Amino acid sequence: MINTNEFSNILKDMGYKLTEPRKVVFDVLSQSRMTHMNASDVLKRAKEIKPDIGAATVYRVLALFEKLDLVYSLDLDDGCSRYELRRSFDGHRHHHLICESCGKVMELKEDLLEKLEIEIEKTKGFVVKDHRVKIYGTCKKCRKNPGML
Amino acid sequence: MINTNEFSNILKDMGYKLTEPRKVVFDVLSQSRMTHMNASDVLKRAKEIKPDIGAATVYRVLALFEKLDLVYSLDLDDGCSRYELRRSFDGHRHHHLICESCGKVMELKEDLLEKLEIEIEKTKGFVVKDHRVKIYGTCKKCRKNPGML
DNA sequence: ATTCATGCAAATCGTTTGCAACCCA
DNA sequence: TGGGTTGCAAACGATTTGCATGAAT
Repeated sequence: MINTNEFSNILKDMGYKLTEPRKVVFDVLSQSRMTHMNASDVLKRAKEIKPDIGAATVYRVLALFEKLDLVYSLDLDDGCSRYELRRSFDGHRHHHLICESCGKVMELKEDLLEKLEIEIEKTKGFVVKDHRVKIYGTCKKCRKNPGML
Repeated sequence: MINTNEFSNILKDMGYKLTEPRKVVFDVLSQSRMTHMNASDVLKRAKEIKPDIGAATVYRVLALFEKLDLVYSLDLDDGCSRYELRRSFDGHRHHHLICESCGKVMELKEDLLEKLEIEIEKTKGFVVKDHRVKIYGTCKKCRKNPGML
């Protein structure tokens, strides 16, 4: 996982300033045990550290982090984007198992579609750069306690 | 592909009324050559047939169709939902190739993840009900004309 | 006749933008 | 110093909701 030093170097190298709000948002993302936070989750935590931080700033910082590949965004069909710090820069994205009963999101490490990508390039002339996979179903816990919801 | 008769039967069977706006939206979805229409595309076409139809109605009808599995929704990361009539009721969804250069969306028929689903159930106890795959890259045409955009 | 569905307008929600003040390099 | 950044508030666009009217069964 990326650390504070690497983070500030990346910002500087790309010509961006290392500002208070950027540091705070980075800390929130890297230190929070909550995963897949949305902008307002991040804002709430950020305000605990820097009470005068504005919502617009959080959106702008998250967009910048995404552009710099520090973060990537995730759509869980709940009307807002969610954000995740990238673990590494090897270009391999992980995917998500989403429980339709309790809403829990689990991560799936496998690199799923390599063979398929080659096939697509051959047959369709479409060069694959990235893929996102969401898998919906029922998690182990909800299978055992169907009455929970 | 589902036809008008089947459509009205499904509505009735589920206890919903066969209304003008529902017929119009169904016709728009099934007759338009535009695929992956968003709500305002649908509204525009629907108004050509029934000029007094309201936006809220279109949203309500699309949500109903989705609930009835007549339609499913698609997120192309452009800030609105897009809708597609289901081709069949076999539960198999198709997936999408999205060109990052020209925005074109192509469909991919393959049923991608069957083996993986079995693996997930075994190792994680997570019962898979559905999956959505989006593949990003560059289409054949844009590869040949890199200057287009 | 009764219930469900509609159209309209206002409300909401997430996100973006304009702009003057501010702060890092 | 000076331009990138910020905070605030207003603007925005997609979607939802309240409600009185209207239509399907």
